[in-house]
Amino acid sequence: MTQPKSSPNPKAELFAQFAAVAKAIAHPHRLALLEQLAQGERSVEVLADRTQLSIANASQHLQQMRRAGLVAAQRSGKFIHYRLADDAVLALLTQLRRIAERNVAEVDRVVRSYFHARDSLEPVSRADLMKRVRAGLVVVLDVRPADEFALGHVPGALNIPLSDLKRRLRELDSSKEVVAYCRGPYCVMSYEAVAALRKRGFRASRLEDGMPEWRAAGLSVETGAPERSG
Amino acid sequence: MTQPKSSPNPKAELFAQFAAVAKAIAHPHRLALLEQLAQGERSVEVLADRTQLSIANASQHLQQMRRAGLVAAQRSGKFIHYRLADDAVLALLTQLRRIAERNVAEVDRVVRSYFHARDSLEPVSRADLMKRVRAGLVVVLDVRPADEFALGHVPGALNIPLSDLKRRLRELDSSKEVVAYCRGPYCVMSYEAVAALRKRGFRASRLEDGMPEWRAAGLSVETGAPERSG
DNA sequence: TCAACATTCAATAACTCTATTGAATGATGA
DNA sequence: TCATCATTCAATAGAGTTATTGAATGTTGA
Repeated sequence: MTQPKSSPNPKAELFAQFAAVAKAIAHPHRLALLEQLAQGERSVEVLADRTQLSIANASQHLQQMRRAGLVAAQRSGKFIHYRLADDAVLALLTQLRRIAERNVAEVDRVVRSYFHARDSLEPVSRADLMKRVRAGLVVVLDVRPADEFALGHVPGALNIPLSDLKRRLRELDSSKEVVAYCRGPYCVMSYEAVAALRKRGFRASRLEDGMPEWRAAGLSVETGAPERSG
Repeated sequence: MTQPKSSPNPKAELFAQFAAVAKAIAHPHRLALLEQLAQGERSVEVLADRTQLSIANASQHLQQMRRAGLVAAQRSGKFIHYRLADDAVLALLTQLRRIAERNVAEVDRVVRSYFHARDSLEPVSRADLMKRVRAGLVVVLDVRPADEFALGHVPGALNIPLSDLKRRLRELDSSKEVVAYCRGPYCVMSYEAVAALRKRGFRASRLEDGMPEWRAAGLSVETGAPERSG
């Protein structure tokens, strides 16, 4: 990464710095890393594993984002844990998505054919979910892997990772509606969970967005490992 | 610019598209072009002139942003006018600035030494300005070039471009406070205008941000050339 | 002190982006 | 139809970015 060189013109200098921050999010792998980091802090190894990158490559991308102030790192024993620097980073990603959805035809095409095809119904809003939970009407289902669930989840949510869903259906109360969520707006897991559940006769729908947006909205978050109700 | 190649994995495909949008803002010249476009729509030639770029170079950067859906172009006679695609583009730039200000030490340094040094007082908020204007307490001064003023300005504002300020001081009512504004958060012109006015005994301060933010806040905007009260 | 391990660093080849040049396109008005 | 003008295109050299490799760093627990 190039350091924007200092210049006699303060505006040019600032634009160079802003461009450096923008460059730091301008790579598909770095966006994938940021999506993971939005779930909670993670070591390089775990991030590399989840994003299908080599460790050295993941490390380099992470350092690039650290230099740009998008993520922060902290050593803890042998591990170095990275995390998002700021809630503003999530807001930046949201803006980026919004523009791409509105103005890039290709994005609209993928979203329609891949996501809406799976769920023609409106997702449940966060406010709505809270109401229905209080009324005891729904089961909240977190379909992310157990370790992501442990880093923070919707209070009272049940954790059944998507890969386990078919063989753990009996854990769900079939008299209640199921509302599933996962990592965020473009995470397919909750779409697939809803499809699988409906096929098996459950009333199921998706929560809008995912955990990072829930957290960013200032709603309460519960941490800790799932209780396996064998 | 590379087209993100289509992929069997929809998430990878979307990340590639988002990265392409991010890349489109990730260059200092393109940020300068966007700042200009935030004032209103402009031909390639004018944009090239204002940003000190060659015409061909400006054209290429603009096309890159058009492909990413950040700007739109429209032919009008011999000229092609570019404009921001969306208010969301301004919001994206604002987020980018916010992160850079908070998390990049170098930005903080430049802002402090270059901008705050010129004006230790708080800027006037938009809401505040409206109140004071209604009470007849202030003169609103737009220090941008006349053509930018013509594309949209704060209703009732007087236009004296910074370069003309010293020789047109008599046009200002020295019994009132002057509130100056220009292109946006990192435009130095309003800072310099305030400094020049104070040196000459005026009570002067700056409006927070500039015209694009005023417009984005949904406040009313007046168009048309300035009346020269020679 | 040592081996084990997570992460980073350095070097490098393949690839991509930028600015510049001069030619091509397409609209205008004579 | 032609010359003029704004913009874009095509080619290209120079600069920057990425993934990969294998070595280096720094922490842990024996």
